[in-house]
Formats: sequence, structure tokens, C-alpha cells
Amino acid sequence: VSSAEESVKSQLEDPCVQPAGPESSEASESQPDTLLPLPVPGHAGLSIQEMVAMSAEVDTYAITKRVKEVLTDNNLGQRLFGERILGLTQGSVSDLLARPKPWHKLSLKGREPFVRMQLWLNDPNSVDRLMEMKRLEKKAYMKRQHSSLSESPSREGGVCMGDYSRAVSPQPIVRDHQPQLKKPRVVLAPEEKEALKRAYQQKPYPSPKTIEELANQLNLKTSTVINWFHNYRSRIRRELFIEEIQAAVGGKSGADGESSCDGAESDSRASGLEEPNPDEPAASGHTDALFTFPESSSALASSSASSATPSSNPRDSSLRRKKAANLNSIIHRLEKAANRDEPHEWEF
DNA sequence: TGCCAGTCAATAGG
DNA sequence: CCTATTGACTGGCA
Repeated sequence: VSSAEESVKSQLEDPCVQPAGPESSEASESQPDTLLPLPVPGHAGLSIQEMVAMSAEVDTYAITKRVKEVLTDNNLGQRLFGERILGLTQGSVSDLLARPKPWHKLSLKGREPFVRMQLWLNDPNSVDRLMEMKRLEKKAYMKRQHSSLSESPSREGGVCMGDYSRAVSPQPIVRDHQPQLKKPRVVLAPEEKEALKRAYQQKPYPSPKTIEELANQLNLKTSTVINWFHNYRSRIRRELFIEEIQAAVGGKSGADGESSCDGAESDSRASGLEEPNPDEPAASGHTDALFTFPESSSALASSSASSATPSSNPRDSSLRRKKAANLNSIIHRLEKAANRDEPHEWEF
């Protein structure tokens, strides 16, 4: 029941509305930060970092929920909000709003965006100010469009913020000849991801040797494999946090006692980590691994474009797998803590 | 060195 | 345009 309606600590209350000031930030469209480097507006020279350090428990889930509402209600985008208010890029904002980590698991740095959101929400003029910025941006954009029509390719001297050089430029095909300053961005094929996920199930923390092998088998750079494991691990971890939050927020009736060691049931929403439908026909290899769950493999090898299964429980087996992998992960840590190298087999 | 938390930024859909 | 996803990078820690 507890939850937290305005669990905001007094600190963050912000009655005094910053008086707009000489807002001359114009002309130079898309000038990076306007007021990111933090001497917080109406707060006696307190920097955000100081506020973060002082602020008490904050309900990150509630905050992001509110922010999403306010943004959509007012037709304000994540990009604008991120760049002007949080000092983050659109992708980061999207991620943050979609799956906020619980406050107590955030580092000081990680808490900063939430404090800023809190501040923003408490400022009665925040929305209007943002809308004004949006207007100005659009105006600047129009101006640019207009001027570019009358002259040669006007290369903006801007700080490469919103620079979409495309559209009208006669560049039939991007047969790039430009000095590879732009690394092509690796895009793993679904099957490659599958293979990596399978490998993860076996060993969340592969040894350099294993990584090397995987890289060779899949024809990927080892750094790509390494990065993939880092990313996957942390994203799985975050998934678990979210389940934790939802479990806490959810059932308010009676004690939600979970007998099992890890309270993390509740239906977790579709996450990017979930594969449409794992199971490879073969997949006969997984015998070792500390934990492995059989999981009745199903046919249904529909490649992607799932969305089918109008009503069934797609996840569950995947949830179980996540838990299994999580256990392996925990074991890995315990072993490390125990100063034991090579997380090899244990006897249970 | 390896790990992690935060992010960035390219991209894929809408 | 906008949002979601995700490989790669950065800084901190041990």
C-alpha cells in the first residue's frame, strides 16, 4: 500500500519559479545546452549534484510515469526534453523513461536525471518553457530550410546537433567512399544473437578463450562479442530490477509474500531482451552449464514478426532461463568473491 | 584487466 | 518528425 504519492523530499520542492531571465538563446539554432551545467536555477546556488546527494528516496517509476504523461499530453518529444532538460540524447531518454532503475540501485550519477525530472515536474512553468523552446527550434529550422533554397549547399556551422544531411542531397546510394571515419555500426543478425544468447545461457561470463571461439564461429570481432556480453548482462540485470519494481507496485492486497528466494514474478512486459521465439531445432548441445532448464521447445519457428499468439503465455520459459542465467551470474560473483578463479563446475 | 553503470548515436519502425 | 533498440565507448573501481 505504501507506494508514494509525492515521495518527494522537501528539498526538491520548488515554489520559486525562475524568472525566465534574459532568454536570448536564439538565432544560433540548436545551441547545445542552455542550462545543463548545473547551478540549479532557483536553488541558492546548489548544484544538481549536491541536490542529488541530499535528496532522499525517490520513486523513479512514478517520476518517469508522470514525465511521460506530461510530455505526451503536451506534444513534447523526448529529444527536446532530453537535450534541454536532462542533457541527454533521445535514445537515452527513451530508455530511461521506459525502464527506470529503482532509486536504491542507482549510482549518484544515475540519479541525476531523475532529480532533474523531479525538479522539472515541480516547476509550474516547465511545460510552457519547453514549448517555447520547441517553437523557437521550429522557427530556426524553417529559417534554415528557407535559406538553403537560395544558395549552394549551406553547411551549417552548428555543433552537429540536429543535422540531417539528407533528403534532397543527390546521393543515390550510400556507397560510402568516405574515409571510414564512420564505422558502419555492426548489426547482428537474428541468428547471431540467438547463438550469443545460447552461449550466455551456458556461461554468462565466458572466458577470453570462449569469447575468442565464439567470435570465430560467428565471424565477429572479439570486441563485438565482449561488448555484446557486457550489454546483455547489464540489460538482463535491469530487466530484473524492473520486475522487482512492478512486483512492488503491483499487488497491494495482503502481503505479497513470495516464498521463493527471489521475489520477481509478475508479468514483465515485453522487453527487447525477449526473443520472439528462441528454440533452435537442433540445440542439442546444451548439456553442461551450471543450470539449464529443459523448457519444452515448441515448433513455431516463426522467424520474427511475432505478435501472433493472441492469447498464450509466450514468456515464462524465457523468464525461467533468465533466472537460470542470473543464478549462474550470482555464482560467478560468489566465486570471484571467494577468490576462486575459473568459474568451473561446482558440485551441487 | 575485467566488470559495471551510464550514455551516445546510428538505425529501424511508425 | 518521433520513439525504441542496441553495439560501442567512457570513466570508475578493484
